[in-house]
Amino acid sequence: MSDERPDPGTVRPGGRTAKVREAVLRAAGDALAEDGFDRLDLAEIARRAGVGKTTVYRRWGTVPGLVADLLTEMAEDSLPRSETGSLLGDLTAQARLVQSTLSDPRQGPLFKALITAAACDPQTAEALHRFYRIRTEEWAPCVTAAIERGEIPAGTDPTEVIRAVSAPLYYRLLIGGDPVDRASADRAAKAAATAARAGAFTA
Amino acid sequence: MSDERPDPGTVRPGGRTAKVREAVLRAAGDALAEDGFDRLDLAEIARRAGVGKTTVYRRWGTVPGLVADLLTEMAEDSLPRSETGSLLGDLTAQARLVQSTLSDPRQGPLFKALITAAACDPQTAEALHRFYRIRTEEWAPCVTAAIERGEIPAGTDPTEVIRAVSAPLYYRLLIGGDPVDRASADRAAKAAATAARAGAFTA
DNA sequence: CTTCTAATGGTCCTAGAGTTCCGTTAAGAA
DNA sequence: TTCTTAACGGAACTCTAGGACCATTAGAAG
Repeated sequence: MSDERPDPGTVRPGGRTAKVREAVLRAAGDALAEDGFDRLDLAEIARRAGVGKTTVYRRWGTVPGLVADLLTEMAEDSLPRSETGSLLGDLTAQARLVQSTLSDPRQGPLFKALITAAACDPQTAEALHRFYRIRTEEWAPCVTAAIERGEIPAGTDPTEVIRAVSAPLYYRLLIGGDPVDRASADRAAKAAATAARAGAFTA
Repeated sequence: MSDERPDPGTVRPGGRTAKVREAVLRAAGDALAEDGFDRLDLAEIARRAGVGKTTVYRRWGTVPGLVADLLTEMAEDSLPRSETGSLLGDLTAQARLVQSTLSDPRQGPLFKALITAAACDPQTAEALHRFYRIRTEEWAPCVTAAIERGEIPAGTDPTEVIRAVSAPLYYRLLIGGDPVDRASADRAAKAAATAARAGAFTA
């Protein structure tokens, strides 16, 4: 009954297939950063990647499908986490990292486009949530450490603290339109650290 | 030289023209809430509104153009502001209002779509920024009042406090994927109030 | 009321995104 | 190495979003 048909690229993932995927995902990232989500054309992506457009349509099918795969790829490489010894120091480092990413001429538009794509497609949304869940978990230990140091109350939800740092910066990027500058990053970190110390993030 | 050509609908804004605009904007809102930004088809909007598609293309031209007009319309009607007598009370009321909007089956998807549209088009982005600037200014007085009561430090930036309340909720809606529930609203309000008291939002 | 024309709304047309077909290339197995 | 077939890529096709054209309707002014 069941017409077993594995997804293209899974049976022979070596050599050529891997090169194609890498080239297409790179081209997709470039196009997203430059033109945005809605102006994306899979044929244009194929041209940039030096790949037949049939291949792109066959393996990824739709724009959201391609973006979801890009997010899966991006979720794999993690970023360095700093340990300054104080919650405020750690959160400030985190906020500044987010700030520099979102204000980067390539990364800023790219993340904006990724979030846009996720808002339009459930599959992409799931990939985005996974991406940020991983990022959040990578940062969580600095909050746990603060709990162990007695700097903030036991029962504080680490992920809530981490998200509280990023949220104002993404709000500026997506909604307010204000520049995501160093001052706003430091303010976000300070507000989150202060609220955490006062026990605002306890379950 | 200059071929003066006023925008369609500005010379004879009475009767029919106004009815068409109303019907189209309503249909656009419905379609955005149901299908999302990327699946929007101006011909479909015209059909829903009981209007010729030529009219829609002539007056609004593109999907972002239509969304921008919808945002301009939405910016005009304001919402009631509560005065509870304490900063935490006021911010909690605000957070719960945002929460109920974002978790509403129609409003939630609609706002998601509006923000998505703004991320794709500068004109729409400008309209969105205006919309939220107005909303923020409507809420700002409760922070000013808290300053006058001596509840929070002078020099506190009211708009930053207001945005700090909303930001975590929008983060959940757009990025984290977690439900925008009552608990998260109360937590956002508490965190913002606490941080404000500690002077985290002073310029 | 009559006149003028802005604005509407059918109908037809065009460009390009997405699909299908089929021959070619190369990954993986023996 | 050879063999099998997964995966690629060019070319031709389809289908529809968006635009052009023009006849019709109805505000606004006198």
